[in-house]
Amino acid sequence: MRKIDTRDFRRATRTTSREINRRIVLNLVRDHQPVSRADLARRMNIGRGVVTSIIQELIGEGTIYEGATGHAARGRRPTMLYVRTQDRLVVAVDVRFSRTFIMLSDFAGTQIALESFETILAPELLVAELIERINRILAAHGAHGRCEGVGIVVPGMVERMSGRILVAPQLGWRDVDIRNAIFDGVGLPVSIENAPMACALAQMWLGQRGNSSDNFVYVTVSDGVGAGIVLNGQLIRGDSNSAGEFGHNPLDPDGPQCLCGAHGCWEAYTSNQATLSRYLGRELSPIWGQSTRQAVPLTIEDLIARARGGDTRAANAIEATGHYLGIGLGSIVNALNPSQVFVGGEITAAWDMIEVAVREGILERALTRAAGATPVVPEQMGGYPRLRGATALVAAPHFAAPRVA
Amino acid sequence: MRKIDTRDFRRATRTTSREINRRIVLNLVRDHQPVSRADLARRMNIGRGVVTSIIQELIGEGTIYEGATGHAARGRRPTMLYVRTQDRLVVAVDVRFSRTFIMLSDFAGTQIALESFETILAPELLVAELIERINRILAAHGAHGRCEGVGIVVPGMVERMSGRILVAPQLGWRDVDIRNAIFDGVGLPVSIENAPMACALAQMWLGQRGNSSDNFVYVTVSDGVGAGIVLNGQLIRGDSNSAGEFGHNPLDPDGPQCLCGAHGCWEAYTSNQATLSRYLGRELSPIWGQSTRQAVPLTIEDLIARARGGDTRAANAIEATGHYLGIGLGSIVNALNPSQVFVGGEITAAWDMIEVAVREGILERALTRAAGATPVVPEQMGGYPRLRGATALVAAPHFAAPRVA
DNA sequence: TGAATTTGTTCGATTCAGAAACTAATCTTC
DNA sequence: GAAGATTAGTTTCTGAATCGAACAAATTCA
Repeated sequence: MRKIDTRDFRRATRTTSREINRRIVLNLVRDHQPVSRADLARRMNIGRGVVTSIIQELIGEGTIYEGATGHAARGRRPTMLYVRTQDRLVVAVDVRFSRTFIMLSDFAGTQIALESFETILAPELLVAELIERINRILAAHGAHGRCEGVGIVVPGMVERMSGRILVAPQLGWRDVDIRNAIFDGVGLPVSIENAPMACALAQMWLGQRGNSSDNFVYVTVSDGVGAGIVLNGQLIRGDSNSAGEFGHNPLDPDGPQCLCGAHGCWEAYTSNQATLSRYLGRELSPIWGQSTRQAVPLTIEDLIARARGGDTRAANAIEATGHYLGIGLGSIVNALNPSQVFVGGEITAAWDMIEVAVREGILERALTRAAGATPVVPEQMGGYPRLRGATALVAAPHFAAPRVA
Repeated sequence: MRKIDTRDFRRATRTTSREINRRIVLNLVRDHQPVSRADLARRMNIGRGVVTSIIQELIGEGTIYEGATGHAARGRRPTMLYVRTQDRLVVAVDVRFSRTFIMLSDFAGTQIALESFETILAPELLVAELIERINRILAAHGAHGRCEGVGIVVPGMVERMSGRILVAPQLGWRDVDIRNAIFDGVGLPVSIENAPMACALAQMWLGQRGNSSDNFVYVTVSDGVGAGIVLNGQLIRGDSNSAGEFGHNPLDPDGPQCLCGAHGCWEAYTSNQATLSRYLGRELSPIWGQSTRQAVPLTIEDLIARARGGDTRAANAIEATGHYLGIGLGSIVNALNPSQVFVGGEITAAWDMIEVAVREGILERALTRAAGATPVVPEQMGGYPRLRGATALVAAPHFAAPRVA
């Protein structure tokens, strides 16, 4: 039940019904392919005639295609329909503090090419490098006519409408506009998004099918700890694009000092740096504040390897992170009561070592039994969630419900 | 941008466009009354002919009516339109631990009658009492044909679909169905809702007009501390109806013990009992666990009165509550980045005494400048937010956007 | 070979938005 | 006070979409 915003609404025109039904058909094909027209008519409780004309339009605009005929026990055999994803391409870009990744993928998120380079922190130089590399990749794969857009994920706050990066502390950026420059250089639409939010988008649009209604939180544990919130199938962006900043909510005011200045933030207990600092027995210090990147003595991957090699102090540091992670998740679960929580980040490589501790942490804080039982799902390794998020950024608008009322 | 749930969608029929536009017209009249047909046509960027036929339907179903003709500098004078609220009535019920309130009001939330009685904790007896009183009120005001429903607000978790009260600790209820019994006894549709969520609904539907897009959190500070979350004009209910439970998120694990068993919950710092306990220098104890209600020695109203009378210890206890309230609000503001936060509860009577402390608390935790500047609006006194919420429960569905796609 | 069954298309009826013409009511101007 | 201008509201026709039924196509089974 939504209230209509009388200062910002979209009235129905005479094509609105068709737009709605076309999107529903497209999504049904997406979820149930291969599927026939008659099947769609049954699922939508609609006449087959309407399906015929909608399918004609969808084939015309190139979003779906007819495949081989299927099999039927009796009667005429159905022609099966598929969503066209293989030759609709996206350039996904993930800008991180240390490295920048560029992936060419199709609408289903399937990787076609992947490369990376050391991030250039000066925005203008990074933009130039990106334009050159993107054009080279597109040319190398003959993808210029088939690419529908560029999706860029950055570790910072993004104003979606203007595409401006308001602030990205790790990159040292403030109010930077890279979208227009890249659009000019590549000639494709460009979307930019904050990393945790993009991960949540990826989970919603490119994750496993058949999950219950999209109502979840995607928590990324990396240099920082942030979250993307999806409620009722919608990404929650917030009034000033900063929703999901759970990382600096306090667990304990007497806890370790966080990079934000406060004490005992969730992030100060659970970020990769926090886990390493716990192991090394020293204070938290910013990875991106250091003059040389090589100065980082130990990575979280190293730590996990040591733990697996029998280093109990490493294992304890990691398990403690799991416990604190769970406590924070307990708060989130109380606050939003999502149907699932996803966790991404390097720490998921050690999920078997922390799962129990995470669960205990949640139960320690969860108020209701249902909330305490909220499934926590680690991102599978090697999935490139941020790059998939960048892909979803471009692909999702083609499948989303039309805005109405 | 919403994802379509392929297991639960609503396709467009040939009347869908009209439904959408009818609701938009209704809401425009609601927000801008008195307003003419020509005005609506201009606001919707639509032909006057369409407006004529939509208005005809709305008048026919009795949701709006024609008033006197307005004035125009030149040309024919417009006939002004109004939403019919005065003779569409609602019975609003607020069940609290100590007393139960019944209000007869119209669709605009205007109070017509109000009575209260000591809450009977046995569900069957309470239901019988409610039925008798509701019928008596309806008869006394000749309201039987004009009343559109009963809205009930309870301090507990409610499953909206079945109308069952899953758990209400203050009342000692667990999995109680009072809706069907009241429906049978009164013969009107009955809606039940959790108190903070209902308050949020009241704020959205019966609050001040002209606010920015509905994206806020309504925090109730009372015996417990809970919140109703509204994002993009939609009440967030959660996967198992428990969204908004910020009250037991921790501020400090070494803090005072909360009634939930944990230490340092937000509620343990900010509930009325917490404030009183701070003043009295004793442990928190549950108001509803006490054998006799008269055992409560001091109310929060008394405390505020003492503070106003010059009792600095009372003033300090209240101001401390304001500070902790602000800290918790800081976390909420980080997490959801709402455009506003509303605060309800007895403590708002002392808002002038705590406003600065609340603000400081928020700034202490807010991550971005925009989040730190989120307006915090206290509920005005004597507004009966829960009863207004019960009214909104019945009235809002008549004005909400039609569900589509 | 023909009946039954299922898929997909076509076509008229109905319901809407959209556009324009039309009527009604009022003010201004000559 | 009549003519013209202006605005409000209604009517009417057109085109787009659903809805339902009839129809053609393709396949299995008796």
